[in-house]
Amino acid sequence: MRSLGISKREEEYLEAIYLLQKNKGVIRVKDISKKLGVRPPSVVDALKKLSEKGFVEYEKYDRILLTKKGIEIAESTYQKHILLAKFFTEILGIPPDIAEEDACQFEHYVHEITAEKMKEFAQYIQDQCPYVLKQFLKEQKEKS
Amino acid sequence: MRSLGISKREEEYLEAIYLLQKNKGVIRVKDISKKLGVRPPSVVDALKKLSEKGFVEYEKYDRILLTKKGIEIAESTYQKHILLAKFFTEILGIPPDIAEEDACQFEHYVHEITAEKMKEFAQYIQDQCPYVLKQFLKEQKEKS
DNA sequence: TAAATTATTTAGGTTACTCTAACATAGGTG
DNA sequence: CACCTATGTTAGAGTAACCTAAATAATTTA
Repeated sequence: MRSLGISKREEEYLEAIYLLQKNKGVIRVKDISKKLGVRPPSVVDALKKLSEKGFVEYEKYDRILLTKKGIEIAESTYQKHILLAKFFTEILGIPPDIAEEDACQFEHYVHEITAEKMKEFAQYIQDQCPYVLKQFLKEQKEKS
Repeated sequence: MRSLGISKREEEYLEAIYLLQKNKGVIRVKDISKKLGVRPPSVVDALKKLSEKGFVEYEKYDRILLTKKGIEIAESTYQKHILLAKFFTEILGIPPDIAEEDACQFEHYVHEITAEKMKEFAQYIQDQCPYVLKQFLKEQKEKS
């Protein structure tokens, strides 16, 4: 993250833009503002910076687009998000809302290799001892 | 974290102070500065703020101590760190240096419940299918 | 199509964190 | 015990976030 000269917050903006576009097509400052829980002027500030850095195409009052670089970052972040959330819910049996919150933070820090190992581990356990996993998840559920 | 009115960075300062004291006894501004990779004036600023918030006992040129509240936070953070790092290395087979870095970040965000489930899951797997786990870790090692 | 509403942008300010340069203190040594 | 060096502190400034209030542009509607 730091190696790309992009902050956690900037990554969050890119991811938000990416997901909004995926669901709605054309998006507006207002949408990003709502999604991230900040006021419109903060969004405009962020768009200017992201545009200078080449992650977003943005002209005043014009439509908001991600550049190729911006899409790459957003997709990579979102992939990590999915993977983490899945691991937390399907392997550890964490409630979805909590899993989401944890994934939302960790996605910006987790090393590639850690994410990779989580995926491989999940696959391995699901293949090699599905019953044990099922039993663990069942016990977790019973506790709550 | 946010609920206690304490920032990620403040948590990092408390944890650093806690660990330095554990290893060296009396600590100095210089030690904290070195450990966190910031200049001494930044440490002094932080100490003032932490002192105002009641996490640190600090008077100019005097020794630096954690309050009860400060110790509680530092210990809780450090416990999460230990737990995460162990999970990453002993269950997922991630190299120790990477595991450390990931733990260092995630410790400030992870929900209590997620940490708890990681611990329980590790225990469960180690009890129920130790051989499968061993095999997984062996395969991971062979790849690198 | 002109007026009213909604959305966006600019201007200016706040907070948390960092830094460098300059100043102050404490402790060890001649 | 005075001086020198280490360490610590203050002052002042920069950056990345955020905000509110005011101004401008775009869109809807009467």
